Amino acid sequence: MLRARTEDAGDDVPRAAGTSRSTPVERWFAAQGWKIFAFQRDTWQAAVRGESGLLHASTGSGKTYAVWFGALLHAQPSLGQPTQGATTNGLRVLWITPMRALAADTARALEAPLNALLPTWTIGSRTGDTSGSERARQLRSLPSTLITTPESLSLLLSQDDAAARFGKLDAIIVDEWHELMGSKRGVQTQLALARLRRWRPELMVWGLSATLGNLQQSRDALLGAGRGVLVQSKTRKKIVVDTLIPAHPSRFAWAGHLGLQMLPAVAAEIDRHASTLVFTNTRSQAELWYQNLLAARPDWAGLIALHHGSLDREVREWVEQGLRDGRLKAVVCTSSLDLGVDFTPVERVLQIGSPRGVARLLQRAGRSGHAPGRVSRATLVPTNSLELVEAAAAQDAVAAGQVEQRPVPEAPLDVLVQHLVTIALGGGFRSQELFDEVRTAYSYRALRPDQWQWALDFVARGGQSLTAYPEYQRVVPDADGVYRVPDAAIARRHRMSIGTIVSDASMQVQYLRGARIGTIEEGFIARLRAGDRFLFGGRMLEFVRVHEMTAYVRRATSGSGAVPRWQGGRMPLSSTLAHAVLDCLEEATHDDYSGPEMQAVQPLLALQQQWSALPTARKLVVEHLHSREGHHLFFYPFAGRLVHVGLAALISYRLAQRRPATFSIAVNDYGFELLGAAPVDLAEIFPASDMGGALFSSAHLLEDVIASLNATELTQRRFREIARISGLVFQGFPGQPKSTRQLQASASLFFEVFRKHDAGNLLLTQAQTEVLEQELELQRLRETLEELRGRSLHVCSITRATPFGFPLMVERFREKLSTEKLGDRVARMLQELEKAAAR
DNA sequence: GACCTGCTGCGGTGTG
Repeated sequence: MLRARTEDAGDDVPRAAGTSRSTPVERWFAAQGWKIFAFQRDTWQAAVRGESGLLHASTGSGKTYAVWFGALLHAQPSLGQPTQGATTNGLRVLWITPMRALAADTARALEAPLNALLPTWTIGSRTGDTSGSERARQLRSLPSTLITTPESLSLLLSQDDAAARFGKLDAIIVDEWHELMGSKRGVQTQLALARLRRWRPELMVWGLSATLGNLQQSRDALLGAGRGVLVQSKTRKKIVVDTLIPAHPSRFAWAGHLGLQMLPAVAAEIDRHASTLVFTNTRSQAELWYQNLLAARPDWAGLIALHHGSLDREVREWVEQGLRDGRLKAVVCTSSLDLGVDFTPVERVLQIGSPRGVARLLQRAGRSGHAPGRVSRATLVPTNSLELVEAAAAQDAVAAGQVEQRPVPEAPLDVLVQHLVTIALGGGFRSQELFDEVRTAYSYRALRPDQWQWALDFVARGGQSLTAYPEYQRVVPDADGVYRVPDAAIARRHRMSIGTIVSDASMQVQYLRGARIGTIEEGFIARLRAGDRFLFGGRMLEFVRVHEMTAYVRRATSGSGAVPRWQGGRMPLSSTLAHAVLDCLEEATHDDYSGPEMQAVQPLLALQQQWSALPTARKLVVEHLHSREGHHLFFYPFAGRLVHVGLAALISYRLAQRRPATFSIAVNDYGFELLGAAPVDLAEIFPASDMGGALFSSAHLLEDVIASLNATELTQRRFREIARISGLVFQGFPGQPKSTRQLQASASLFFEVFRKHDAGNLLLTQAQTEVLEQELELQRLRETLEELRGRSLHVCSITRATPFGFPLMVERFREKLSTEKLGDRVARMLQELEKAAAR
């Protein structure tokens, strides 16, 4: 197959503006020297008709103005007429953004047309950054357009005169909806919209999205099932994706993810362009790359910078401003710059290591050429040989327009519980009315009355087990059956806990002199002793002491040190990208190596084929190796590391049931390894009559998965988040945060109490469901098993680790699974499962 | 032949 390198340019013809019959909006575009695209016109015309919708177009294609004019025309159809536009009283348009940092930028963008066409309107923003005096002023009178976050919107809804405040609202625009829709923040937004729609049934709602596979569902989640129009730009933004090929592919690393071998090539690439973003997958990787780039090019001091989520706000803002001004030649960053601020000067995007998913690659590519008509360019920098295949696959997927779906959370009760208290504060509610309203939110469309009753009971009485504690009787009905919050302390505590983002406690890191550098997790700091060195914020630091939740450091004079390891997410290779990889491998089995990436990796794949076989979408490869360590079994299902964790545990559990055994497990995104001491009988494991069918059976999947992993521990960890969101655990006052240990202790206390005395607690059930769905990707595991049963099986014995097996052997993660303990676990977990099933 | 994996996002009080 010939590898196409760019997305097709479509036929979304821009139309000339400025003709005699043109409208004020068209004249405004013409005055800027901008063309109008059909999707923009479609959008505002739909808005003029009062229709809600979702506008889907690439990053940097000009969506903002399309919906903004739509909202303005909807509110003031005679826009730009001198006779119109008397001062508005109160809020007309609400603009929701997922990031504070976007608020100011957005306000600037929206202001320009307003000054020309509707000068009587005002714009303001309200986020956590908004000053106290500005907040107070806004509460006296809101601007006609308010830019805010989902959290700040909920806070507004928690005020007792909220209904009056939103009484004139005409339109809501939710920016970057694709970022919100898959998370609990999106659900929180859905609930807020349900509330506002009830006050203003004619309310127009528009979402803006990019890089997303499930458009219909995205629209449904925002507007309600089957409602609203879907406007898609026919022009796909031109995106060029290519790869930096290692100079000596034959000597390129088989394993590893840091990729510093590619440093000279990356430096040369940075050199050739005015401004480059270097994306990495982890914060520690960003630190190391920054440090090494600087060591290689000392003349770049002050011209290159570092940006990730643990660095201090001020540092990050300085870097962002530098990008905007075009002052910085390169910034090494993590997902912290995925979204957000429009850095028009950025010419090039480099992605070190696997992009993990097509959507993420597109999102990052879109940071360059960020203006209508300009080309976005991303260059993949592989960190090991097999990532060359991934690079080829990513290009294929981009060219084919395959983008991942984002699943919408299904009825999370912790978010609902929080919402109930918010609404009880925001004027109060009657049970039946609010139930009906909540069910108009997509995620709760199937909420059952008994679940509703449980949630209501939980906030009214603390559920079954907390009735004795007044602080958990958070809402109380008055004589008319209106539920309100009875106590100012509860109200305060609730407002301070609004939101669904739960992060681990971390410590401030600052110089003895006082300048703040950023935050690092307690766990890392706890292991340091005075004098230890570590790399952070692009500098080698020496740890001095901890005082009041702050770690004090000084610049280290020389030497090397540890790099902090933050406990981050473990984003697996997406299904879309994994399948594209299997397709590339399929081509390779037919000696079809097109494109520089596949050519570079060809010797390695040939070796894999010679020693074993290439796994493809039609062939599952299993290798057996006898080494000094013991007996290894390598499987290559290509289902992403989370699924492989579950799958490896499941297979070893099923093998151990046939014949007692203990296995060590290693996983990566491509496959997994089981290592045992006892000899392996391949004929017994894969009998000719069955070829693995029983091993990959989906029967008793749930039971086997729960039995094979320590699900209780996973569930308990998950419950911490739920306890915070549902308001069980208070995070503490700002500036005096509780340590992780305190929070953990109280969350696990609730977990134990509920398990013993309130087994029907639906938050426990939710924790278990979230573990299965999100941490083990049970659905994908199920699909994988089905796929595996459909693949032909290639089992072979090898004498040394193959190119695919080698990275698994060096994978440091080892999970011991002993048959002895397994018996106890099985009994315990099955008991719990039966209890759960009986409910 | 040899590896330095683990992201992001927001919000908030009271007292002097």
